[in-house]
Amino acid sequence: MYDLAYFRANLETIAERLATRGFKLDVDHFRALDAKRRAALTEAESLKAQRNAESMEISKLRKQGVDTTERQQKVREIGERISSLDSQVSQLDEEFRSWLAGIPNVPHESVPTGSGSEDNVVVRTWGEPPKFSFEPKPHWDLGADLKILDLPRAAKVTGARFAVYWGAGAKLERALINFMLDIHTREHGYTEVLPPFLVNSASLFGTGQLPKFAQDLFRCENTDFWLAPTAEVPVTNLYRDETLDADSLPISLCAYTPCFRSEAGSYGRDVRGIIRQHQFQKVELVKFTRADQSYEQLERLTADAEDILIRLGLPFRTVVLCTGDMGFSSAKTYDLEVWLPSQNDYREISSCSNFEAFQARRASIRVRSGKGKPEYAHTLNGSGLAVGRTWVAIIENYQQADGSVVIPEALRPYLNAERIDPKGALV
RNA sequence: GGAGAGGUGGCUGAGUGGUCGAAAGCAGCGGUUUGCUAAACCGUCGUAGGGCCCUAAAGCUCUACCGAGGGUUCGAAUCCCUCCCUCUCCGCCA
Repeated sequence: MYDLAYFRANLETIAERLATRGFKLDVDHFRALDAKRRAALTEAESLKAQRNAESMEISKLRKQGVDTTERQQKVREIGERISSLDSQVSQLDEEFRSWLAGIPNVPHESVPTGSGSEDNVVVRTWGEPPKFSFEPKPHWDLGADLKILDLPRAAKVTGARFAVYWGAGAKLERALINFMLDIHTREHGYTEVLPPFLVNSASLFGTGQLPKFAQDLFRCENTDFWLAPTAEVPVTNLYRDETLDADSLPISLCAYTPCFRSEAGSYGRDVRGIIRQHQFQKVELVKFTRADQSYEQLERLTADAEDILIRLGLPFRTVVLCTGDMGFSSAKTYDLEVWLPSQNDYREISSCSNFEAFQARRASIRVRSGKGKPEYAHTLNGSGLAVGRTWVAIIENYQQADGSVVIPEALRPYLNAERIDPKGALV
């Protein structure tokens, strides 16, 4: 979201840059709304000034014992006009606010222009997809055979797009969470936080999920509690309505949370297996930075996420999303895509974004650096990584001809085992 | 869940219908004094949105904001209602 003054002053430039991501900014609508709002505001405010002056006068006259009934009547009438104007202004404000809130972030100049995922650009590739001397199984078959992944019972207990992990499957998921958190906190300088898994609507507005994407979320009935779709929401909002000290930046936080998504509109996509779930586990990386350091920090955050894949020996590539494929709030996004034999393709496992001040303006997260007015912070986040998809990548990429799965070396201390044998036992 | 207390500027804390955007203190900032440090003294010190001005800044001015949202009133930090949050006690509970 934008602040009005900035938006007004840079209207044409913003419109041009938004056009690169396929968003048509209705400049005339803005001008009309802005003028209308200012006119109503100015009138209401001058009436209020008048009322204040009159009230003061009444106060003085009454102290002198003068009868003020007539004046009071007059001010009452002013008051009535004010409240009608006020409701007009707040209606316009609301219209304005929701219009502004529906405008996506402006892409950074380094972002390639394009209309969809086919225009994304691969910036680097790591590792080689494994060559199998046998027909590799997809994770849903492997998981069922090893009795470590149980989708039918998940459907019974809850519904489609949920999973039950058993035995080695559950342990593998837990090991991955611990592994990721340990690497990020010990090697990459992040501070671990464990936030609430439910968030309120103000937080969802702050990070940009609301008002536009309510249909993607689960909401607890009759409350203002929503299931967090990503730790980005509670963690970024930790500093909502706060002013940070510039010397304390960048702040780097990581958090494990389950994530809940309604996946409305994704019917028919990724229906097999656990690539797309209503609930999945994720370790998230979040950074708060000064404006001048956010792009350098985006590179580091992306490298921190890549490091997990490298340590696990999972082949992946990193792509920079083009203007047309970026998320609503992002100014620049790298996606990490891991190789999945069942798809015979690379699939997203992490998304690392710099939101610049877009979220910070919505959430009012500012930075004070010595003198002068506080500026908005820049916020960044990325998956480090999506645990469920990492689980899938390990199972599929490390499967053996006998149906067993080798545990990546980095993970062995966490499982105290080298492989999942063909019967699903950790050995 | 029940009973009670409370939420005021960066912090502490006055203020129960009329120049209150808000006393005082602390912190901050600018300055004076001082051989240095410390102290003392003087000044300054909230945020947001408009208008004037207009290249911009500064300046002037108006409006709003004392947890949030409504209401009463000529006029609300002060009175009423709803909600949120914090604290104390009781109950329940992992």
